[in-house]
Amino acid sequence: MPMTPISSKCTKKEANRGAWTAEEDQKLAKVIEIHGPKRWKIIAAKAGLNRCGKSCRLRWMNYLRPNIKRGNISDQEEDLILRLHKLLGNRWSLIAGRLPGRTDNEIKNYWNSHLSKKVKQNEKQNGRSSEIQESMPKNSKLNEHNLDAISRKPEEGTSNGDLEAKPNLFGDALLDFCNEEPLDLGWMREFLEMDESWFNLL
DNA sequence: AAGTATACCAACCGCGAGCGC
DNA sequence: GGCGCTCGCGGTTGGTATACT
Repeated sequence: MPMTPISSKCTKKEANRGAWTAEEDQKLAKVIEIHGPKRWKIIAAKAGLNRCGKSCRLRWMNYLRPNIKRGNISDQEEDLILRLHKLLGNRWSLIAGRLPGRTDNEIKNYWNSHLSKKVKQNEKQNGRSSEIQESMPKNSKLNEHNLDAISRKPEEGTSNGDLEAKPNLFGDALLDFCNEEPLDLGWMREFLEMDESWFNLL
């Protein structure tokens, strides 16, 4: 009998769907412990879960990964999300990359259920656009290069000389601002005041 | 107490990029 | 260069909890 080609998509036939059980979580975590969090298709098969690799990856990334913070997004984190969203738009993974322990899915959900309303309300009040990138001055210091710099995750290139090789306008202090305890956004104001017209849009 | 509306969030879907063959 | 596979991302859906009437 010929082998059925393995589809990269999760089909309704092949995969269990819906909420994950504690037992499934346990099995998945066990397999990842052995094989590492890659080759999700293989992991899904090895775990003996009737789930597609994609689903396993999502579960791991959003719930089972170590050091995940859940719920209780602080005012500081919220402020940071708002500012980063103005800067980066709906690039949730990049925003999440600046918030240790938070996942893109959580931030996206938080934005859609809480912050988008707040932003709309604020815009109604002061008539500002949230599209900071559109309204940024063309000669703004915050150009694509700098966007790339802020996009870098904290664990990327922080000690490998990459940042030194390609110095960015923000510098490590900026890239690591979300690790500050307590979080102090004063530096951000200070930095952004370098281009006051741009900062005023925030 | 029951029915309905709304909020929240976990999970799914489709797409595109990157990679190896 | 073309193809298939894998992975990651952002948008969307659907189930559940809570609030409201």
